[in-house]
Amino acid sequence: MQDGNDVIDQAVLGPAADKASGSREKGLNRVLEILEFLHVTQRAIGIGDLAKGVNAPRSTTYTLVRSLVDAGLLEMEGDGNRVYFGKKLYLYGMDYVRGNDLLRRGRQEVDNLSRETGETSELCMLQSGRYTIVHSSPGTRPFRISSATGLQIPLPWTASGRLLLAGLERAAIQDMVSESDLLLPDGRRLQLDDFIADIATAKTTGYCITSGLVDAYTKCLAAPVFAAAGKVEATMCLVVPIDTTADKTDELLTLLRQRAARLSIAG
Amino acid sequence: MQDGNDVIDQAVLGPAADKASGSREKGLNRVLEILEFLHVTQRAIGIGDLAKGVNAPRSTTYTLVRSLVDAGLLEMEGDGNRVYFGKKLYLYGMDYVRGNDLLRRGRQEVDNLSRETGETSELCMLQSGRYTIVHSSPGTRPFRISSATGLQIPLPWTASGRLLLAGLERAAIQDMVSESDLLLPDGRRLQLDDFIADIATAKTTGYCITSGLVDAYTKCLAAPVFAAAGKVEATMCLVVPIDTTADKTDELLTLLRQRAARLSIAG
DNA sequence: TCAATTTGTCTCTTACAAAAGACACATGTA
DNA sequence: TACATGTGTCTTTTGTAAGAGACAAATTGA
Repeated sequence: MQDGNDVIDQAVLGPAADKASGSREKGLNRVLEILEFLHVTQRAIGIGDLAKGVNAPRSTTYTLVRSLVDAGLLEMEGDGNRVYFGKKLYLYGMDYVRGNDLLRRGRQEVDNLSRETGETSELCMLQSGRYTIVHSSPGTRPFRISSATGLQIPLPWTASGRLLLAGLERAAIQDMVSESDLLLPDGRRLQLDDFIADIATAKTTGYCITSGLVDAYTKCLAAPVFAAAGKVEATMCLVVPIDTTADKTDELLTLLRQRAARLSIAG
Repeated sequence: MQDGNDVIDQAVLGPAADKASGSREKGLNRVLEILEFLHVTQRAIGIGDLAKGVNAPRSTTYTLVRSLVDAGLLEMEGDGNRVYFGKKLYLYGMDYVRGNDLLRRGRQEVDNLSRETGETSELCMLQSGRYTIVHSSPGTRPFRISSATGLQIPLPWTASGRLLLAGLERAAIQDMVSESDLLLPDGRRLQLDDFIADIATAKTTGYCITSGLVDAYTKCLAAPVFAAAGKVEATMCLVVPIDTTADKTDELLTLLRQRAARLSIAG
């Protein structure tokens, strides 16, 4: 543990982690934490470090990892010391895609949209109360707008976040947003009331544009994808340079809204 | 439980399941069985049926499913009664793809190959000792050659199986193949020695062709993909009509072997 | 070369999760 | 109306899995 890994250790796992700290923990929960930890580190990791990372006893971690490797959910990496996700998880993931029309078609639409426009395009959803980039297609610009699939970003930082929360009660919104979520990357602090007002606006206009929220160089156009009953199930969005002309932006927005509508459940 | 679900119930989960039957079972193992069960049923299922399916107490199943749903590994289906795989599993699966060069490039090559040839093409690997179709691309023929991703087929039924076992000891091969695996779909019984001879042949020739093994209308061309150290890590294969001419078959085989070689680790 | 760490495997104890089963409430059907 | 079947949530009991700790072997590096 010579490098700076220890920094991420605690912060990463939601508030669920380390509750009573030191108390005995259900094996399944440990496993869920292990998976989540691997998801955020995004690379193979030694079992010892893993134990530290999820704050679990070494002996326990060894037995759990062995079970998971035997089951194929995890795999030992080349040198036989470190572990990462395994083929089984990939197969289960593909099962999910197959069973989920919206995701399957959404991936397709996003890929098309980014190919046609040349801009980065994303499909976003709420994932256990958090904003998640479910699929993204990079676009053709020379400078790469980074956006890893599965990345979780505070809802108030994004245009999609405003659409995904449309139709929720004030209380529900408040529950989903922590104080630190309202602190933007550039240091400004967003007022909860302003955020809720944004959400209401987005709901009525049927789209949302944010400029320079996540970073200073991009703006984000987002349009809602409706499930049955008019609930916002997902959003499609385009990430474009912040200096994109108003005309061009309008053009892209129209296209985006059209495609998002096509994804929505008819009726 | 009006339909014939009960038939699959026991047979599906490996020998690991129901060992002592009735004995107390580790929660994690129950979860692994649940995931595997959902994988083979390939659709959402009620919690009661799920409990029967994995042969677990109803109360236990309820609590485990709740944990998994909270964690996002499973999701409640529309009506709020049945469960299936959740977004989290999809995200973890994508993580696996990202961290796995071979799979990422292999999917690409398979898609290309089936587009260029018009034939069904697949990427296959060993998954905890079993043959698994990791990715498949359907081809353009009017009659659809079915081959679901994640499908597990006995090794002796396939051309890929013969390549994947190349270089293994006789004992190791014997361990991986059960008696029932040697019974082909058409009723014929394969001799273990013949199978092992096939494997040796495949190893030296560097490809394998089987005709009418899985079904009477197709033949399967397979070529090995090597990891470092000359180990067969995967295979690419083409599924073509059994009456494909020898010339055409040769042509396809050459192309297939070329692409598989390209996938292999250099050196 | 010899400490200092880390790794993987063990054993033993007890805190607690899995299981059994009872309950209230829906359905469907004779 | 009664009867069977399925669902979701409780309790209580007890078998055992999680955890602490010790160990040898491998790795580091001073």
